[in-house]
Amino acid sequence: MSHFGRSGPPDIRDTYSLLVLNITFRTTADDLYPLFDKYGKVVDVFIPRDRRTGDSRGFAFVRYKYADEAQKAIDKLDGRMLDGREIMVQFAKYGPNAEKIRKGKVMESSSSKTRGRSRSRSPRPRHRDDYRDRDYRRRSRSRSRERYDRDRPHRSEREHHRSRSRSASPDRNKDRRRERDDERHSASRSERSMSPTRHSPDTRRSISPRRTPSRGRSDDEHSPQRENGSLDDKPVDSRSPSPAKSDADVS
DNA sequence: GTTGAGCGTT
Repeated sequence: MSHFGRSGPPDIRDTYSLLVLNITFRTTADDLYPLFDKYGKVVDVFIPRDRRTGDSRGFAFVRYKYADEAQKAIDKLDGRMLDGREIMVQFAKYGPNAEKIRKGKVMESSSSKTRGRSRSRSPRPRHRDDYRDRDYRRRSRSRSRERYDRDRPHRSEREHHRSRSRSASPDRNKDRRRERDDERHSASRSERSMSPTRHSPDTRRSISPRRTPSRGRSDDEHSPQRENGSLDDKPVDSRSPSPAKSDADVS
């Protein structure tokens, strides 16, 4: 029913964006819309998804028409349990209203309602960050790194080298082998794909020469006959006189 | 079928 984000940003003239984090990967905009709509007028709900897989990244953006409603939603929905996962609702940075939020209007409310959440932010390694950046790089920086982009094996080579640079771990080895296997498999497929085409003529050629010898066999068949004849002739020759002799002897 | 830090689509 709700096709938010599918047609692009609807009307972001006076909308306040909220960032919903820690949501399940299966949560969709339709699931968040009713929940957030209960606390205010939601004009748009958007969940960034992966370009390739299409799965949600685990966070969503909810746009409210009014900041007070958005704040209320944050106060009510932040820390709420959704699908067995506690979601975190906070104001989004991106957006035309982000400036206003930073100004202090929302911040004021937020300040007064300090809940002392220790989960605000903590230094943690980025894993998917590289993933996301890489994905975006491939699209926008295509022309900048045309050369590198075109070189697909470059990445594998780099990782390969990196793996080697690091310590040799069994797990790493497994990953490395997996990638190599994939490459090899794809190569195998390529070769196989092309092999029938190229080997096709070979097969025909193989058959051709086979046929030729086939005919040769025919000739051979004839030759054995002649050979037989000669063989027969030979014994016959020896035998020929034999009977004659025997006859002669006998007689 | 999987995972769990973080900020978005025309």
